[in-house]
Amino acid sequence: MLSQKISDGKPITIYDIAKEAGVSPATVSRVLTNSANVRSEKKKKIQALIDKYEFKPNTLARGLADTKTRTIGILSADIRNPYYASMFIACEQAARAAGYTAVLCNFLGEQETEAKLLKSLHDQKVEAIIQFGGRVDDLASDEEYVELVNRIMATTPMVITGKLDGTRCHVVRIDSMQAMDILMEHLLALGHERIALVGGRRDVLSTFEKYQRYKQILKEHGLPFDPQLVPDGGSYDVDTAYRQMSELLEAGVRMTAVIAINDFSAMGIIKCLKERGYRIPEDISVVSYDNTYMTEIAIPPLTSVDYNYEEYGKMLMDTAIGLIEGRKVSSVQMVRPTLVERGSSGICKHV
Amino acid sequence: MLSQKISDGKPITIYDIAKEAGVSPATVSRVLTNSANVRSEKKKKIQALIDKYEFKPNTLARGLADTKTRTIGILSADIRNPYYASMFIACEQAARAAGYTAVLCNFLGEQETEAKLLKSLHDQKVEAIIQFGGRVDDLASDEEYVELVNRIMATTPMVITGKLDGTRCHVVRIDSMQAMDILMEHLLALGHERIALVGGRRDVLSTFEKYQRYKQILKEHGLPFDPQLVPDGGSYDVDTAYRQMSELLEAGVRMTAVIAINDFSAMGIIKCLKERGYRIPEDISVVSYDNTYMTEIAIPPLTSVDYNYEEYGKMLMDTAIGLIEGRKVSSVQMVRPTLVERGSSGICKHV
DNA sequence: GTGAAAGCGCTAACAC
DNA sequence: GTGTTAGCGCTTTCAC
Repeated sequence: MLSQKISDGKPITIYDIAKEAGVSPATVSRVLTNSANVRSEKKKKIQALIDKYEFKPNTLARGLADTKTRTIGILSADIRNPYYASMFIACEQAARAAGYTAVLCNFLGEQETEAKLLKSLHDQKVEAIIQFGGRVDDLASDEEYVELVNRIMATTPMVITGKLDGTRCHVVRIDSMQAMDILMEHLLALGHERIALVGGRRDVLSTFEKYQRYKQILKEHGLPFDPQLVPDGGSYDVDTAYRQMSELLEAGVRMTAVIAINDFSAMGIIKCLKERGYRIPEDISVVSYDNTYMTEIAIPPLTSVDYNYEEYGKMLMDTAIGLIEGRKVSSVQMVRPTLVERGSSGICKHV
Repeated sequence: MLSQKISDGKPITIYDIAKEAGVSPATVSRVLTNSANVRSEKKKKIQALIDKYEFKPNTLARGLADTKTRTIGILSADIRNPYYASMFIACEQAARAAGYTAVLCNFLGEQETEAKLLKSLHDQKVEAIIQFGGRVDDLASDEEYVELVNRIMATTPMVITGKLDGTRCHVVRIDSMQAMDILMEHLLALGHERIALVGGRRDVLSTFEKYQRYKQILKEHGLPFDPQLVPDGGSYDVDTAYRQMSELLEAGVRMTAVIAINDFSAMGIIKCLKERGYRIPEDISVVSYDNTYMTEIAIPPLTSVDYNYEEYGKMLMDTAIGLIEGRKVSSVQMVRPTLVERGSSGICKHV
């Protein structure tokens, strides 16, 4: 059955329900919002009518009246990245389950658009904003953006995936250190000692942390750190990683394993290695982060660190909703990474 | 500078502007909506105030007053599919450019959710709805869904990517016949005659059309049609194609080229072929549809049919907006596919 | 516990 | 041209 709102010309309103139930609109509103006690007899009657007509209170009117839109804005760098797509889907599901609507905006890496959309989300009266990608993932927080966020946060809570110094944004983020631990432990256990770290830029928080941790782990194991193995200033796409890997190889840098900053990078690295006749993992092991579906497409399938997107998105959304509804929420939460071992990593055969 | 709405406690309204400009709220509204002539002197003054405060009229109030939300609903099967992600991004851009907001909902292949979200989009008073994936792509239209759509279309125009018999939905879709022509011409020119068609289900419109066209082209070229080469009842993912391809090979079916129903399928097929020692394209050529980024990841890079997502999404959105604004729009528009040749297809060497 | 009434911010007749 | 006045559909005091 379809709601009356659709089949009729005029959508049915709270007044129609009220009249038919013989009560005032206020009372109907009360049962709708569960905001006050209503004699259970009337309540039943009203509820019955609501069900009968599949009545849905007009969101717009509701928002106008109490400024509660039950809408949460999601500011994303680019949903075409499967990593963000998975997170968005998880957020959307969590929002729906809690009776909220998620509104997605992509700024496609343009800083101006990023700020513009953030403002526009605020203008739309979303009740909270979740951002992943862009300035909230940078190592050094952009001053102007911080200022903008602070003004917005005067009325609208924000939760982000990185950090934004000088703001009170809530943070739900991946434990990048641990993510590096996992991969290094895995590779060290397989006997690798010369391990390259390819892709990404170290002015991005998570990449920087991985890099730091990488060095630290080597030190803890008494292994030398070779700067040649860790090119910086790359990006997060296939081509850049392909190029960086080619350069390493051409420079004659020896290695038995490479850690890719994400699955895209890994694909570029694998391509480069194969073209030059290296076997994976016999000659060189390749591992990466994100565990997107590319890991299954790769030949051999890619060992990668998973973040459990479903849970990650849910944490993000639950935090946002918790903030809206005035619950106590810890200001920093960590997502635990886990290793998914596949065929691209193996025992080190070349010393 | 940030809008007054953010820095102050109380957001500024049309009344504030009116008072400061010494005019009535109606006049401010008129310049906001450009709905009537206002003496240019006043107009300038009002506009200056609007700019000064970066005043943005409250969307909710606007929607309530004239039922124009300037919002377009997008119902998508699953944005994690890069094909849909690209289309959504294009839609979002086109909407923004036209002053509309796109609201995305994913039903994740669940038919119940699909109908529920369609209704909820309508309840939210979106001014038009675009759907890609799901029931609008089926060969046989679901009666119940048709009924729902028809009721919704009494007030809200819909534009879809496939078809929905018994509705007046506007259609913007890919010319699947031509898409098959392109690939077949390409392969036939390379000398291939035994060509497999792997992946997908023929109860999906586009897949059915491709299948029909495939047979027709063979006939036109005086080539035999071998049912063994065209397994049905598959899906659109990597694993299914992998399995189907394995079955073909194990059954000893001879072929020199295979057309994958999409890039995911192609990846499964390539994987299967490589594992069994086939060289691509020397032993078997592989081509596919969609031209997502997977084509570049594949080794060798994949020859694929491109749909120009940017233009596709724009057509979808422009159609929706045209409908809203009462322009004449043709009810069926076709997207022209083009071939992107890469390394996975080559001259047929085995007769 | 319940109704009357004000008001959220805007647009759209309708007068002037 | 421009101001006045009703709503749009809901929530929420404030009385009772």
